[in-house]
Amino acid sequence: MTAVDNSVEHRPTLAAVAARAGVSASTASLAFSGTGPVSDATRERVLQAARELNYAGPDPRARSLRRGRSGIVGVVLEERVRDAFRDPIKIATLDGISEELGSIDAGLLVLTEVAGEAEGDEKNPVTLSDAPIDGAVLMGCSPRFEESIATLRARGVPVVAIEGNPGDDDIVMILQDNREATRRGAEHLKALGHTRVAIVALSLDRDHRRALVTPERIAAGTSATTLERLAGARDVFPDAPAYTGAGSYVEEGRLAALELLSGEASDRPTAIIAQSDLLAAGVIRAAEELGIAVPEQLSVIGFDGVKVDGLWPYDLTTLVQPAAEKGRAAGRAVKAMLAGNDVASRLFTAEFHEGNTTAPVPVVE
Amino acid sequence: MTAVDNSVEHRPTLAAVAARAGVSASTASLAFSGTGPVSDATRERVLQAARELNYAGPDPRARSLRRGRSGIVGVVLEERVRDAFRDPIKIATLDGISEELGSIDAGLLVLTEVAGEAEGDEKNPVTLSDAPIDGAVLMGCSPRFEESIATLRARGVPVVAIEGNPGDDDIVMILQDNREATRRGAEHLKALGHTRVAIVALSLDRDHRRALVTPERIAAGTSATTLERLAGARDVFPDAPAYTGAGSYVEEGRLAALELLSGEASDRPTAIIAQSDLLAAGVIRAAEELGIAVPEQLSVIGFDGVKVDGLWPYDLTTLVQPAAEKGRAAGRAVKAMLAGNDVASRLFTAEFHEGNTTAPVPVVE
DNA sequence: TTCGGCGCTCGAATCGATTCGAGCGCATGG
DNA sequence: CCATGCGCTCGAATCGATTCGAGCGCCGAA
Repeated sequence: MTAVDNSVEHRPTLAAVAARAGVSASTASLAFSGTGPVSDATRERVLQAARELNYAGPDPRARSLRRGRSGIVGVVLEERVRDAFRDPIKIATLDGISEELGSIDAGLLVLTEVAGEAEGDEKNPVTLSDAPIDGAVLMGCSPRFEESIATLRARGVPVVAIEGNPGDDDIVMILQDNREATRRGAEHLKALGHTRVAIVALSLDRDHRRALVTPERIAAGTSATTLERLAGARDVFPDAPAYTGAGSYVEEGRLAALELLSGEASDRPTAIIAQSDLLAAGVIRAAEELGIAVPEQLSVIGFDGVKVDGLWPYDLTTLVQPAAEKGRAAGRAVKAMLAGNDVASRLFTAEFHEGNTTAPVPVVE
Repeated sequence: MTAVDNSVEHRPTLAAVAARAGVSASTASLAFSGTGPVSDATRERVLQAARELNYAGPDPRARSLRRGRSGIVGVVLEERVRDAFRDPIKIATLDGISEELGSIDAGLLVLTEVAGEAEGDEKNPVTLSDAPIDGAVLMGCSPRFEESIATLRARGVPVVAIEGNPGDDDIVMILQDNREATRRGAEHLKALGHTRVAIVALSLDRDHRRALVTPERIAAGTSATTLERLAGARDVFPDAPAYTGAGSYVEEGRLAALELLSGEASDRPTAIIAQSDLLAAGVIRAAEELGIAVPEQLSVIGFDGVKVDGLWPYDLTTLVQPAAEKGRAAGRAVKAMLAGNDVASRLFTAEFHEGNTTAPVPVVE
């Protein structure tokens, strides 16, 4: 029905409202924005006229052109929405961002990375280079972000990167002590007497392969987070075998653990370092399935400190990262940059939480 | 530091690029947009000039004013980000929307419901009335959306509501056969001989209370989804007691089930209808904990058809709703309305999936 | 009576790009 | 040699609101 379209075309403008109220457009504008001195009588007259014309307030497009601000901050994900939002850490971070940004006038625009994918001539979604954003937060930033960063910089859009490669550029970063924290967890295991330790790792790159980690794969790895946590574990257990899951999911942890625990009991690992709590939960499930008692026969340690829904009665030993706080920090950083202030990168520290999934190495043999 | 601000001010404009390339602004515009006839030589000259000036392309704000479109679609949540994104169904739906919208030039702006909260004079985030959106999708729409809908309508923004109250208005809706589907599940239980059935329900309103459902609470309930599913279950088991969880989480299901299963074995329910798969997973955990075998001593049925990560080895009997498809339908609806077409509401049907968590009523007694 | 000051309103410029019809130059056909 | 057509480029209007300095009317003080 084109009638709809027509009614759409004829939406009233501020000028029309002003005319009806018998004032100038400038005055009407002031009446709406609340800024500047307008007599109550006039304001009321304008609002009344607006009501009569069914005028819903100033057009945000025009407003943002004139003001030079759209009030929108982009959040750039490197995966499709579904994958990104299955990660509780990302969600917590996002929540932190939105919480902080809520205090100024800003909405959150979800963007996926500027896609160079072979999409043919299919236009791609609003891209970084095309979105009316005042600032941007890059989440889980990989080398492929380089281009995006260049674009944003050229546009003069303030950028904050969460978990990028430190020193990449002079970009403001929100970092996590992945290596040190993992090392601390590993040392906990070492103190408990463990020597045969295996690692269940996150993806090394965008391929999301389930496979043993080899030096070649490490060299080709692009995920800073995975690499750092891996390095941290191997700082303590240099020869620990590692197996990558195809994502941070319970099921992936289970599959990886089944692989790693398949050997003879005698040379089976006595502890597993998982790079996320979801993976750790999967490791525990696999152990249950194989009749291996946690923590008596197998210690498990995670990373993240999300409470995995349904893991009860286990209280996972893990490294708690302040995900929401990181999000808030990112939000604050964007805010500050928008206000024209200089902002420094920030390093966050994970806190070791000792639950009931780690125990001294079994004395058997 | 105002120096930053200054550099920001001096960003080049299309006009500057045009001047440098020795062409008019209109030509430069054409060169960028790719529309219209521009000689290759000219286009190259313009692009070259742009490169030299470090011009990153047309300002999206100005563009959207002129074009009358921002290329952004708002997704309106009624909760804070963290809560909404913990629900796998919402995420799947969101993914569907973004997938469909990706095919046109549209980004997703996450908005939380137009907050009338007592925030004092704190400005609130970009609101529905203030966001540069071309269309909007209301998710999990409650009566409080009325106001938002009115605002959007006044602005002439096409709106699609997912799971609203049918017939609310003449709004385009994406609906689910909640009542009928639940009834089908209940009938399955009835056919297996169950008569003592209990219900673990989602929240009835925004209070998110853990409590038994009473007629009064039903009368005051605002969540259409919860009410419909409840009605469907009681179509078959009119006297089934129901207990609400404080959200769709495994842990809430567990708590609710502990409550419902606390009685003597003799008058304990032999089946539980959970209003979501996460709740159902919690019910199963509670049963394990109480030493009640599923499905031998307790049948459990869910709703949603999300594969609950880590529920293995159970294969939940449930009603599979096409969440992603609903999202895609919403996306398509917005697209169509943007194109000026008429769009009809759509009702989706859940499919019954028989897993291994339901069985005939135990013959004991 | 006149002037300074105050409070409100108005004009006009501006934000940066898009769009469309007009115009111009060149080549080809009659 | 002139008319017609074609391909490209340009001007000017437009999108809708915001902003800021100027202006106007009125009141109290000198």
